Amino acid sequence: MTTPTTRLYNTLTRRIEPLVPIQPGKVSMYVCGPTVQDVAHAGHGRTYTTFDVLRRYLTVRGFAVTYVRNITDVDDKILAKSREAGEPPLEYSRRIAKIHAEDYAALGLAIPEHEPRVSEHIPDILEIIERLIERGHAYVAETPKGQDVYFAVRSFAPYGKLSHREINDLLSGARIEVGETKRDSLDFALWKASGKDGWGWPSPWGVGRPGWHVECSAMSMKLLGEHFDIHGGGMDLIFPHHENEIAQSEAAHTPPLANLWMHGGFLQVDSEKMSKSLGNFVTIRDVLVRNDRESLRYFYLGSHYRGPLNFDVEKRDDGRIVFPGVDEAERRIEYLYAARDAATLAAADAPAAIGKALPQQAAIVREAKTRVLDALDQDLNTSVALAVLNELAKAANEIAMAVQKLRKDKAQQDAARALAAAAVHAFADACAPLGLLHSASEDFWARTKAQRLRTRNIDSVILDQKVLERTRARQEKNFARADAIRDELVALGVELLDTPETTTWRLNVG
RNA sequence: GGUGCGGUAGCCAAGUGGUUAGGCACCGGUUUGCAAAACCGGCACACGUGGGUUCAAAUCCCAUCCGCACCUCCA
Repeated sequence: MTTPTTRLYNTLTRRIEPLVPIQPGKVSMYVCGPTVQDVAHAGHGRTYTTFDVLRRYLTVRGFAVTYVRNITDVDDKILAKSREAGEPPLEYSRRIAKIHAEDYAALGLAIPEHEPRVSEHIPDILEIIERLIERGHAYVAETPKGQDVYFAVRSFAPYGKLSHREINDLLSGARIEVGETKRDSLDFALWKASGKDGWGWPSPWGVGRPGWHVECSAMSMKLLGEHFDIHGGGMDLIFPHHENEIAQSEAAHTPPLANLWMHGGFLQVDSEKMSKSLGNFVTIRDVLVRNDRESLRYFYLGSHYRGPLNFDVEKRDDGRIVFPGVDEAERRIEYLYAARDAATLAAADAPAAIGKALPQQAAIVREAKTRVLDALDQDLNTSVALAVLNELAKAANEIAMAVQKLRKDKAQQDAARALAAAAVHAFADACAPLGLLHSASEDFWARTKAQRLRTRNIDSVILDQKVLERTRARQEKNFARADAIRDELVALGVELLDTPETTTWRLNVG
């Protein structure tokens, strides 16, 4: 019997290593959240879904997880945007943060234990800056706008240890903005005077705002202490953001800041990073208008979190914009829900004992949860976890089919029914760490139906009439007429599911 | 230039020394009035390229090519 071990890739050491919590049984994690300057795009969704899965998985593994994901609500871009919108900056950022929260909820992201905002932690930020000055790691500089405070990068010897950069290699890339009076081009701002824009908080150096990096040092220390287990974010944060966080935090108190640094790969469009500046971004809302919330989550989980993931955007002949990858994921989600439904139906009146029916399917049902967790143990191998779900779904369908076929053999049928019941539980257990199949089935079918009717501008009443007309034709054995109606409906993307008595329909994805 | 991530069958995507995850597409079958869905079976001499190590490499070593990203705000 081996102890299950969580293994995760650590950017700091560049290898996959076991998670050894600072306090046994507890995991503290801090993830850099969004700067709420604009609506969240699908790339944000990917990163936060990764950490949501990490949190769920660790919880299922028995850890008491404290998850902190901050909200950056103080930032130059927010100021600029809020002015365009004619709103006070904090009102603007509060409004945008609310939209982020709604989108994340739609993606099924569990709310972190703490969602600190920069604007609510100014005193903590000031404290850490003062401490850095005392220790000789930061200095005050006079600027035309007032007094700035900078972190003296060369005063922190290990600088570069996360991004694995040589401090001297950085010189060529560093730039000095107009009006800055840094002693060294590598130094970065801890505090900047507000100047004429006037937005800021009083400090020993006059009215100003915190630099971007120091907020995370202050908030993580406040909520998780000087030393915590996991620090995460998107890959673009490795340098300079996380490098600077390490410098500030470890210069201000005893190192290390975090044991394990995790970074998610980019979502790409045509092999290029999805980003605001390239203008190739798709917002989470854009996707959720067309696709079900769970399909986007499944799409993210289909590939490993550290690798790139391409997000296809396709324009159809009729002018509709579709996301083929997410559509594909949605079909998979449908398959999973349908399989769970089949198992649920087959499990009706099931006896308690499982018996010896269907040994192959029984093994898949029995092992599903373990196999999902084993996969996630290996640096969150979500695609293997999804493969397990697909095998489970297939087994569930087989079991349901067996229940149908075993009508004449009551004992065997009961055994199959019991197995179906076990399969339903297996779905719940196997999906828990992934955060999938969250909804009641009827909700899932109702909402996808409504969404597809809406996006295609089709009235379900008309479809019902057509289907009824076809049912009559079938009853009259007028198959030519029935098939003609079916062709008509298929052209609209309607899939017909005939039984001897009736017909149900559903709209296809895409 | 420095530092990373990636290059796996028609496509998406795991695997990281030796019984080839999973999915899509495709082909045959069960089922069906015919279909769809579901299920069964098939499916591919795959591992960027060139060397090397090994009884054995997609997997280790060396070299090299291509894509992307970071080095400046960015999940």
